[in-house]
Amino acid sequence: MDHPLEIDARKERILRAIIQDYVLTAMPVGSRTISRKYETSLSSATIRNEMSDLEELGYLAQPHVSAGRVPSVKAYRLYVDELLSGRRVPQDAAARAYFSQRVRQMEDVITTAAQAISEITRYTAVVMMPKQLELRVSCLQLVPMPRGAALLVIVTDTGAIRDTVIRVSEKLDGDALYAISRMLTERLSGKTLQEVQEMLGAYARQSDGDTQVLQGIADLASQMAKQSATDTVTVGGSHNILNYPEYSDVDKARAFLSVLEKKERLMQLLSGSGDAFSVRIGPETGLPEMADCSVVTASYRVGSGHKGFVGVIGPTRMPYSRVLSALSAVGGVLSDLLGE
Amino acid sequence: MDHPLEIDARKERILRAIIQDYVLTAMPVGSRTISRKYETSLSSATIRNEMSDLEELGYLAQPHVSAGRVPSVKAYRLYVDELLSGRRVPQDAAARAYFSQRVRQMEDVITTAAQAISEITRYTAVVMMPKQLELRVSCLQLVPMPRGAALLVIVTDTGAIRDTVIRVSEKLDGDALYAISRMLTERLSGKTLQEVQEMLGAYARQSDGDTQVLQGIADLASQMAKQSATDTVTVGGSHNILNYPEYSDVDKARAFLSVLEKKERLMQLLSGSGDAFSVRIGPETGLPEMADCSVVTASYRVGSGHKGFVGVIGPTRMPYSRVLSALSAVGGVLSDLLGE
DNA sequence: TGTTAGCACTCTCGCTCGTTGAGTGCTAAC
DNA sequence: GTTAGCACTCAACGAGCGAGAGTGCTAACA
Repeated sequence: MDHPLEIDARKERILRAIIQDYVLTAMPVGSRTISRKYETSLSSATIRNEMSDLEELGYLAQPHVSAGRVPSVKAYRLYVDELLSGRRVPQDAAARAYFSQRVRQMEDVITTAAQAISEITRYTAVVMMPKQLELRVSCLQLVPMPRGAALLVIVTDTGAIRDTVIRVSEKLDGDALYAISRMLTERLSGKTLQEVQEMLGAYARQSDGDTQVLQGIADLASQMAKQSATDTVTVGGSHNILNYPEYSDVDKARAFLSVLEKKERLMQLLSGSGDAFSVRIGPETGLPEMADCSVVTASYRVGSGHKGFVGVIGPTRMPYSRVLSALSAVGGVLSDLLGE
Repeated sequence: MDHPLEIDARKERILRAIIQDYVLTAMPVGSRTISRKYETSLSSATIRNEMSDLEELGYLAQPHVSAGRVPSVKAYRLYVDELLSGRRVPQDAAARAYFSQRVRQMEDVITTAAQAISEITRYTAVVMMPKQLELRVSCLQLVPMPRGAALLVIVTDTGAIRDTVIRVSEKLDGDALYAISRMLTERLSGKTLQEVQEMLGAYARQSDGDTQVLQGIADLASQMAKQSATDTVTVGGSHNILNYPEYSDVDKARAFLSVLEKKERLMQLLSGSGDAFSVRIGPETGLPEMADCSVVTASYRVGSGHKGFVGVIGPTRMPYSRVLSALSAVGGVLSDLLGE
């Protein structure tokens, strides 16, 4: 009995065919199927021999003896590695279209990205924006609103925007508010959010003037600081998972969804790889709950030089090529929008 | 053989017990269960007789002959009507806590409300905000941002806020932008969004000055007008539905979720009743896909005098009392925030 | 007249047990 | 090296069966 030592061209062709068919149908692939649909010049018996070799090599598995073969993690890995090596990033204009409507603050961009990816791929999308320490205030402005309210807007040097509605004295008109805004911007611009927060906190306690405004600013700055100091993740299309037979069991689907709700878990799934693309298959994800999922991520550049990630989570059986294209397209758009 | 003509006190007690038990367990309720857990002074045989009467009256149904009884739509209706008639709206402080964090533009409030309701009730929540025609601009302001950008903020007389980032000449500093803002506010305040849009569109075509800004405003106004002219609905906690055995079939769950994605369908479900509370049970919902769901809604006041709705969608087997409390609490908060 | 015990009856649920069919591995021939 | 043929295996499906839950009915009782 002679052991096959490695994979040759034909074995690889067959393996690829099996992966393709399995990705399409989610059913174990039999030798007849391959011989009829993919390798018409070979008989099913020949394919059987090859498949047997591929199984011995660890690329295929049989759910049970009289079922067809199913690609193993090793097979996907081979397939994906090949895919990644020969990759030229295609810039997809379709992805850009999702962002044309509203160019707004970072959070909106992230959310839009998650939606775009989930719609394009029909899988669950995850987008991460890295934390940004040391955000500095660039401008601070009060916009008059009806009935003694004002919209407080803080803009940072990176272009992040946050606003909140605060109460102000009814006596203050637009010009008065602008005067205050100017004064505040002058004093506070260039300071980090933490500094702003501390300065105003102290102020508000001392003086008894218009503390409401100062308190509002301190609150918003603190909230902004807190939010920007932690990585942000957004999920899109979470219930796309129901479209796949792997999750026709409600308990599995629920387990999947519950992982999505824990931000820390998601972080764990997404981060890690420094490369432009990363594919983690099954156990490679690190989370036991996700043992039969794959996580495909692409990184994008954010101003500070840090990297953010866009990703897709789905069953290991996944059209990796399509998913990678989508991710690279959306990632490219994000780099453009948030980079520099 | 004598036919029972109507329900008496004891029948009603038994019926209520059956509903309670069924809501709790989702299993057909047998006579023994009632006699042991709820009406300990009566034997199961007596309960059986009563149940048989209740079935003849249309309040109960049997999935099959040797199963227990299940409440019918008519039973739920009786139960709910009673619930509604004796209702004093309890203002729940817990609901208010959800809104303490960020008081922002209307859309955020709506989203927060949907999340709050879905978390409190563990069902799928839907919140609707009615369209507001004739929104008038109250203030319009440009906030400087780094690198030749500016945040354009439009505030309406109702307190709705919308903003967008636009490009502006790098030469314009904060004061210049404020001068423009002042001028624009002066010219445009009091105008409806449609008017603003038309005026600026014409302007931008004529002049060749800083059309970028004008175009930006026109775009934002148009978008705002479009959005405020249609009712808005938001869904929260859509996958809570997976927690209920009624939807352990993935196909059912998917069908349910797909209804949630069609805004028009949702509208249909929500709107209609003018009362403070409305409960539509099973077929009463009007949508065949929702034939075994109930929709519970409460209305809240919006500034313009129109009514918005907060609602919960779930299986007909639902703890209506709890759901109503939650809705009335959140609805109350919304009335406070958006009313007047 | 209302309540209750007893009993026969019905129907679902879960189990086992063949049967079927897809797919394999092996052997022998080409 | 490839292929036809054949015996073999095992999941999936359906039928058949027993157990258990719950009913309706009848007859006795208060």
